[in-house]
Amino acid sequence: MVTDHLPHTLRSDALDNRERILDAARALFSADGLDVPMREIARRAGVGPATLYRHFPTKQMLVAEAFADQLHACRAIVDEGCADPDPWRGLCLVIEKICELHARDRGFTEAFLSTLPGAPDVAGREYTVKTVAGLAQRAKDAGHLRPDFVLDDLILVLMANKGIHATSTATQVMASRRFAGLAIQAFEACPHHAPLPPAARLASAAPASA
Amino acid sequence: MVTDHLPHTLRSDALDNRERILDAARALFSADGLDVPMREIARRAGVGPATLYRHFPTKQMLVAEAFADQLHACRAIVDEGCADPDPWRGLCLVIEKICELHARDRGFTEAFLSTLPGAPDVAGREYTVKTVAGLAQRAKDAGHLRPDFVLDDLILVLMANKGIHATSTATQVMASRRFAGLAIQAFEACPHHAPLPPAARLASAAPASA
DNA sequence: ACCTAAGCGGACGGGGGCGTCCGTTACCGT
DNA sequence: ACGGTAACGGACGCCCCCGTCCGCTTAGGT
Repeated sequence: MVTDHLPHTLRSDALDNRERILDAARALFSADGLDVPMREIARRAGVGPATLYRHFPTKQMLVAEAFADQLHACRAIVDEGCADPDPWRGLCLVIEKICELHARDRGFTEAFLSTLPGAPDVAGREYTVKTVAGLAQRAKDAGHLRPDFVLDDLILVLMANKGIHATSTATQVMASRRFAGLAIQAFEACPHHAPLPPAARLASAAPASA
Repeated sequence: MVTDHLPHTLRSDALDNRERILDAARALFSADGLDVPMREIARRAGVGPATLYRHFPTKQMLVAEAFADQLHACRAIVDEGCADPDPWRGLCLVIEKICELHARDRGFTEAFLSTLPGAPDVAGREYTVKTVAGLAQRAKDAGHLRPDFVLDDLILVLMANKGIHATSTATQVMASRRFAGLAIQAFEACPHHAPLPPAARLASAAPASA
């Protein structure tokens, strides 16, 4: 489901290992973030380090493949939000779902926010961002989203959501849900909203820190 | 200014080194977070590793000393907020200032949120938290803070603020400022606020993850 | 000026992650 | 069944960090 355009023919055991590696990677990335040692992924997958490196020469490639599904989910969520006749409701839905997605998967957030070294784009990230921008504009026009909302505010919320950690996944998701609720509250147009400090550019030109 | 109750007499050069180590630690912690290698702190301070370990046997001790000032600043901010006759304005002030403080100092956030291993309390953290709870209650009673606000929401905001990263300190502070603005917006009592998802317990019993 | 002990820092052994090489295994086409 | 080769994985050398030991330096009292 991930990528069918493999280098044509791959031996059956190799393909099996590949899948097992991806499974292991997904599990570990989700639970512990992206800094798990490659070795550990290999160990969990039941293969040697060499095999892992053969299939995925760099961690970024592994990450990209491992989170392909999540990224599709992300796109799906955005598309679903855009499909909603009420753009504000659609936007809220996007915020909630995306926050939950990120809460459930620690590594994905890092990958999505390009905390990765060079970050040669984690696939459809750009598309997703742009599409949601349209949704936001419509919500704004409809008068439900505050006029001074900026797309970077969404990035801000995403980054912020990333900062939320808890001991268990359940708690994490709960916290993220509440956070999303607060964010929505902050974004909703309100007759007497204070002018809000200026936004900072975070989105585009940021290859991230570490 | 940090601690004058040193083990009675300390040789002048030793005391000098101690200060230089603390300066280096502050600089590095602020810029890069708490995971900078001890070696690097020593290098920057111009001392050998042994000297550093002699003065601060464990990283936690170093962290505790290094951030003593920040913690005092934190308390000062909270006290200032409490002193404000308008509790809501006081609370807003606290949120804004604390966010900025944390934005300017990457390591402090980690230290404050007990991302530290065992976290034997980073000094007056408890006090600070409890004091601000009182302030929040008053703001709530005054009808300016939403009634379903919980103290954990503040922790949430702090953790979230920690997630915000930027390339430069200036951008970081700007982003944090806007975030604080949004948070305040979310906290403000509003006639038609949606019921908000339930809060998660984050504050007390969390010795943190890693 | 001298002597003593407080203080210093280079050097060490241990541990862990990294990415790669190469002898061995086992898939698959004939 | 068998050969060739794709694929495997243990083992290697590298680097960085950790915390400590011990011979040397130097402050500071007399």
